[in-house]
Amino acid sequence: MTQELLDELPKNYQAANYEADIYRRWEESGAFRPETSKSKKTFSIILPPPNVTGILHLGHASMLAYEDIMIRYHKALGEKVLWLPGFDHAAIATQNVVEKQLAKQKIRKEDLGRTKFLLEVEKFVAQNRTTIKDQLKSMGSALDWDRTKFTLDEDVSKTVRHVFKKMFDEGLIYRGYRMVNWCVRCQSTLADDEVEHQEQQGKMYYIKYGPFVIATTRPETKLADTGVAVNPEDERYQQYIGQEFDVDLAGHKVHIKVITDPIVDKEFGTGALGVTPAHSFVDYDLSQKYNLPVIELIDQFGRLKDSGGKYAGLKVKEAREKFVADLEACGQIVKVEDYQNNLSICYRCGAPVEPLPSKQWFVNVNKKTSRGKSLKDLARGAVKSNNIKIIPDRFNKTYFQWMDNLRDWCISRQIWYGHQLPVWHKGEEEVVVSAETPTQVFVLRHGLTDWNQEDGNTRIQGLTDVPIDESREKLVEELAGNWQQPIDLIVASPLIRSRQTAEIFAKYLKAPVEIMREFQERDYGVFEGQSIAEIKTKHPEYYENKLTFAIPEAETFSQVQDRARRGLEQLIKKYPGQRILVVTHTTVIRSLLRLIENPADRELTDFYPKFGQVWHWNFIKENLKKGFDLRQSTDTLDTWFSSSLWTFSTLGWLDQKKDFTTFHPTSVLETGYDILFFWVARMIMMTTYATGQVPFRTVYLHGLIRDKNGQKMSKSKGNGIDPVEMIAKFGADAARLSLLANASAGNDVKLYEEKIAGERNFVNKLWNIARFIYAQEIVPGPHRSTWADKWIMAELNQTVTAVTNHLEGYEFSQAIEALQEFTWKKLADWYLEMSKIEGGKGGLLGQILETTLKLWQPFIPFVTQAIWQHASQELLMLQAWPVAHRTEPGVDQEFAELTELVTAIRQWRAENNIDHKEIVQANFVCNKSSWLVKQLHLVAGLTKIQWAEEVSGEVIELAISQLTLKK
RNA sequence: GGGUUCGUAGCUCAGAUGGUUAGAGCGCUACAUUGACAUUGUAGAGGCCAGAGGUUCGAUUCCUCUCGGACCCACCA
Repeated sequence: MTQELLDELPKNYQAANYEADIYRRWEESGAFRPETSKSKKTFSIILPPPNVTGILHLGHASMLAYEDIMIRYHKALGEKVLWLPGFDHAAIATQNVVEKQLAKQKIRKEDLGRTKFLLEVEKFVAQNRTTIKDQLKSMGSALDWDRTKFTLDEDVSKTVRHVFKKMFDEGLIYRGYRMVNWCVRCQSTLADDEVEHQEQQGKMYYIKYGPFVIATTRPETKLADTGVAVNPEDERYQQYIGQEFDVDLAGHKVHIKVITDPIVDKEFGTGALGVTPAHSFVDYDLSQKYNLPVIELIDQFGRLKDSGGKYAGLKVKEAREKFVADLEACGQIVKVEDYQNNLSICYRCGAPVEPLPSKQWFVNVNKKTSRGKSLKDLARGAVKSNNIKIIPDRFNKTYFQWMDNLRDWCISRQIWYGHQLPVWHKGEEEVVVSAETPTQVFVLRHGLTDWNQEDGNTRIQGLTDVPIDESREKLVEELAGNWQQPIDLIVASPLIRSRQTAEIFAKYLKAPVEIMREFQERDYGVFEGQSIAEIKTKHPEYYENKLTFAIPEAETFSQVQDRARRGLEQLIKKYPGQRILVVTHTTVIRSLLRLIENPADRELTDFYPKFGQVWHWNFIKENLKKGFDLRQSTDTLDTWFSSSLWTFSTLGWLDQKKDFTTFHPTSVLETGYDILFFWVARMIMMTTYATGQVPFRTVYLHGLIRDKNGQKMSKSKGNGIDPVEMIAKFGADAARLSLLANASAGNDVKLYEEKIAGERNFVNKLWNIARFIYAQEIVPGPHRSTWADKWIMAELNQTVTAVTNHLEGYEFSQAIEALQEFTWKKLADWYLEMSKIEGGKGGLLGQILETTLKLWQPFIPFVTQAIWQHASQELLMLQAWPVAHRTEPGVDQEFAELTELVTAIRQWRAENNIDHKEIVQANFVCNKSSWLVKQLHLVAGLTKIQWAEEVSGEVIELAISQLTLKK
């Protein structure tokens, strides 16, 4: 390895030529899997799942960089390391994106209907997942792709339903009529922390209001006032307390009661607060406290209801303008002031959020759970007891403050995409909750003539879900009791859930049960138990996309359909004209529906299995008369509900899978501080409750990436850096370094092109250090260790210690700094130059490079591997982490004095404008004359230093006494 | 209203449980360069560590206040 190799390696490192190949090599080798280690010691991180909405952004990029460093470091330590990737369906966000796309084609989601719309969403998601996955890979992330999870995967969903039911049974989840935040655009509720506040210039209106003047920024809500609140100590209003008034507001009559509450600020406005219980959180609380009626005024579209009198039907803003004009005309506006207040807006779409009362599902955070404490207290305890450590620790305070103020969490959303609530309604009110997916029950009839149309086709006559739990028997009894026509035969799929349901029906219907294999569903859409390798080869497209409705190896839809067709044909042939109750599964029904030619059913044939239950309600209501009114709630769960279970739902907690027992609690949760509340706090709360374990031991919160001026990067401002472009231009390694260098936990990082270029330059420097070292001859045999050798080894060992300590302490930026200092300033600038003079250092340089690469590998995995593979077939990432050796003490100090001398000489040259070809003679004085040559001939720049002899011993004082030009 | 955080070189930021000469990168100036690397090297300029008090032998570091930014939470109608 000498000159030829040098010629072989390009002068500059071109990242793009190496990265894809190297990543493929890693992945194919299985190095990303925990199984490469036999160690008992484990380390695990669950990747905060990126939304399937779009593309990689810088937040993802820095998250990946931090986590990959930890993962690779712990792998190098030999631990059993898991980094589990996943994707979040991000309910509202995803739905919004798809809605916008459709809007471009002038299609509203209501035009499509829920089922077809969800198909569109699923298509969009499948496309995006491949893109995002490739982007995650492009950062070099050592993720175990074989364990990829999606929040809508069946096993994850099952955990979601299970926890929901557990909480429902304990009374921790309840349904109630309460004030909620309503996004008028998304047509859904939002949790308290999903509402953002934006300062806006508004107006404060002072309105004559019976005997009062009240101040308000939202006059239109006064149409639904039922009270006036004053401070109990306010002398001005004492005579009115407890009285009731009819107030005329420009012709609109409201009846109010005067109440007192210390919450009212005497100084604010006029000290009299008009109470609108239905559209303000404070007012609602007051109304509950003092028994004021609640008049709903604003509807879900942001329009006034009939209670708004002549303003009914107007949008809030229009109503306000009109009402104010009317008040003005009646002389009821006392004054109008400019006023700055906060407008509530939706964090996903930016549309205004209206507080309004609604019947929704809530998590009670204050009720005592089966673990003896409330969710709040469990969450507080986990951090207080130090079972979870938050870095930086100042976020402890933020965390506790948020927890202390936490109110019940509204978890039901009125959007279509997501986990449907595992709740069944019977009629209008009754609620059944089941964690299990339901058995589908329907009645099939061939040659039907007595129903709706006079056709002789086979058709489905009724369809419903039967939840699988203790409520099943009761429901079946009721269903069967409601049947007015006899059932001749019950046909069931052989799977146990269906068989059980069929048996219960048989008891009440007195009909025989026949099992039909043709109506079985075989692992359709289930990932469990399949060989990854098989999936990869047989169904690459499924493997890549992992579509939720068709997971590999399990049957494809057409396979199910073929079989179901055979079953249907047999049935029709064997039992013509009979009424048959079929108990089976979603996919089978879906395929049967496609087979049955009937216009009334055709609408159903597009329905989508994952969300199959949703259309039953309309279908049943419109088309079926008897006994089928059991329907699943159409609401979906807050996406953060499923996310809050993520550390354990991904590891197989429900079935106590080995991954769960091995890797949970996970070691570190690494994410941006901006989702401390949304996600981190809720994970702590829910995981501690559900599993009795903390979700993770350490929380590392990184700062947000901003532009050079500290502004948030955004598309509209055009100040964003696209990580994909950044990687293409500078390489993933440089991108990683630029995101981490000069960053500290919890503090924002500014990113700009010069910074990335700087790191690219470093990567190239390392490349050339390697080029130089590889070109050195390796001279066999033992070598004397020179002063320079001892020094560089001491520096290297100090660096090993420093980097290790920094990594243990989550000080990533400082680790990088230490490594760069060593690599560039010590190794390249000094030692390599000295090695040119001393010569014969091929072997030692090789060792130094090896250790250096091992230290750098977690940070810049691509270039280090690219260098490494010129010398070794093995993968660098599987090499053991370096251990610091003992070195001779004091060498570094001595060496520092030498570098000072050299620098002094160079400075003298520079100041005196000495041409580099000139030879400088330097005379030194030294009180330890025994070891240092008195005269050192230094020629030109550093590259030509002459090391007169090996130096040992102790330098106490060393100084240049004279510098002259040597003739 | 409560809370957090920042103010260190022209720019972006480190740092020290209080202790010699306060660091890095970029930028700037001068010089060099056919030998691993111009994605380079060498040398240099540039800081009252926001301001004012206090604690201390000693403060850029700890405390208080002021000024100036950023952020989070909250029921100012």
